[in-house]
Amino acid sequence: MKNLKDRVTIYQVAQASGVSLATVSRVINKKGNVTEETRKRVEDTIKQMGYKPSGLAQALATNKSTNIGLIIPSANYVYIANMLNGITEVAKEKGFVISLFTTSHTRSEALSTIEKVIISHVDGAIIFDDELDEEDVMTISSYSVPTVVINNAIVSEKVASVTFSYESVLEKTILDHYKLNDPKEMVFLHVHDGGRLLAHFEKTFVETHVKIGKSYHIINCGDSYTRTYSDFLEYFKSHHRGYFVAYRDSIAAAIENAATDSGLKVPEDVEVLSLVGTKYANIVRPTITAMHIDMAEVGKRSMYMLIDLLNEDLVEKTYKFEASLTERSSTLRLK
Amino acid sequence: MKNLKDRVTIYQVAQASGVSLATVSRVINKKGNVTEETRKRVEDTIKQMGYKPSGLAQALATNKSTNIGLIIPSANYVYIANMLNGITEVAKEKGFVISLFTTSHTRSEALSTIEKVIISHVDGAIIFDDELDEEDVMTISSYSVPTVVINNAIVSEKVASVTFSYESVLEKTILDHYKLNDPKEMVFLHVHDGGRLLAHFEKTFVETHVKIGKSYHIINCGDSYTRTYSDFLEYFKSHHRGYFVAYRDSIAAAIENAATDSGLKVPEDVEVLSLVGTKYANIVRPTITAMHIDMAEVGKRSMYMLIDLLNEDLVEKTYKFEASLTERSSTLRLK
DNA sequence: TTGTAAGCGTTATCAC
DNA sequence: GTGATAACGCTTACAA
Repeated sequence: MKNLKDRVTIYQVAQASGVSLATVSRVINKKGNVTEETRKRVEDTIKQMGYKPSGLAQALATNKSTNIGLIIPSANYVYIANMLNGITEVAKEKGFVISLFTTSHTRSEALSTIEKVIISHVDGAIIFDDELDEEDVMTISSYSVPTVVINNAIVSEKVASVTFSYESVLEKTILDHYKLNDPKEMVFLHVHDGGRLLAHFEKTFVETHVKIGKSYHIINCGDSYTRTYSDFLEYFKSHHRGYFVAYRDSIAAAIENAATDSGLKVPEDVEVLSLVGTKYANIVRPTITAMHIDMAEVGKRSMYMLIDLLNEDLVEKTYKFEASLTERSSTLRLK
Repeated sequence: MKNLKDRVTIYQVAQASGVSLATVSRVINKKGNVTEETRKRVEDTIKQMGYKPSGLAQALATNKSTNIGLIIPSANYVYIANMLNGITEVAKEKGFVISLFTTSHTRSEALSTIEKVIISHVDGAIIFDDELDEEDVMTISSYSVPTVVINNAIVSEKVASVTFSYESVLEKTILDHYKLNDPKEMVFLHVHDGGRLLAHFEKTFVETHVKIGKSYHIINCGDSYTRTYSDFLEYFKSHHRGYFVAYRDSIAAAIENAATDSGLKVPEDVEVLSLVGTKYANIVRPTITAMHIDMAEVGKRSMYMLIDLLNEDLVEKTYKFEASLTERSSTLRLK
């Protein structure tokens, strides 16, 4: 085994085993006809010298990097981490490696991310990032980088999309709520810069209320547990009732905890619904009624679609995940 | 702007602007002397043709990929996701991109991961993975891949390490517990294949008990919330008291919830300590006393160390993060 | 079956 | 200041 030396090249292997590099290349790639004998000989010296091909050179020569670029805002959210897991699982299975590109909340950062993705010469990209709009996606794809976009219905020659459908289940949840005896007024928690998905939720929330002629509230809240918790501790000094629709589990938990700690009962006085549920909806107490989409599945599906796109045999360029509602203890239910 | 065509190369740019590729290269890299005039001309055609250099070719020519390999078991744990975030943050700041390599729980998978890392030709690697032992790390590093290892005290020419120190705070926590009036017997939750960190915890746990001559229990448990929850629901039918030391928040929460749902009081009847605390320790109720290390900081520090290692000016090759104990409501405390 | 040589898109070392 | 030209480590026709 080598030791901190420069890497052995295919040429050195060729020399050591007394063949040309073409032959070594054939052995590596199990291509072309090579005598069993020379193959063995080459393989032996490869092992002996600890030779590993340079993926870089291979990529340059074949115009395939076996790298997939993943563009996300951050891995800090549980649901994104879950998606990341699904993606890496399939990537590994199919022999790709994931290159991570994270964006911040500024336009210039987003542009520089696009630039990096293009330069990095990935074979394809998966984008789950509100910072990038359709034009950006087309830019990336125009550099022959087939792309799967999550949560943004963009489709074109080399772009497929995976979207979420929360509308009908959210609408039904709202309607069901108002069938209760003396239903609480619903409050939607608006987060500044909360992204496309939250905006979508809010739209459905508002439209449903308008449709049935019910009044509702929208209140602003920060996107952190601690902040929301203290805000609602304050809030519950003057309010003692309400049905709160929150984006994520931890936000929902903040409200629930604030209510409980203010001496209110969940769900009798305060009901809470989490829109993007994770396993934590089931861990906190009371458990939180939440809408769920299996994000690991989303990741897997996206990766499969991307691979099909690379092979030019993706037939259906859109895929929609339907959310499901899991009723738990933070809401009242119809008898 | 181009459109799904093959990528423009430096050569085409050179031709279009009537200079040689050497000049274009100089412009791109802002190196060497180029007339203001020709520079402008070249830059214009670059913009016009939408030229982006190929990172692959650059990497091959310069022998620098600006890629860092990150080896982790999975991104599914909150604390790993946090670390990942710290790493990507610094990586972005310093112009590196992260390539993700995940391992499974088999030896052969681990070996293939090592292979992939070497082939992928990253400039450096960060390893946070119990599946890889010292020999594996040395293998990777021997292919001139400087490496930072997290949670494994390995150091050599091109290997630095970031470790965690939970011992003293765990020991103190245990000792303090036994200073209470009528202290509960402590139970350590052993997870099969729980990894190096958990083994370390267990060792400290046992040694501390031996030292002070106290008896203790070790019981096996699965590494999932659901499983642990149902196991402990069963357990609490015949046990009604105990101080449980769990690896992660969700495991601790499972015990706590099982206790509560069995009619036991936390912390009066059942106390719970989480060894690797995350923000969720503060969200569940009762809040969980936990040991904390800021994993985002760990990620950042590791990345900084790796960059220094690459530049050959890393002076201190080890860094130790001290855990801190945050006492919350799941344990009794000394008056 | 095996070797020769061109090419992948850059950088870098020379001359000019 | 600028342009040839040789690397970088590999794949892949095309010859032999």
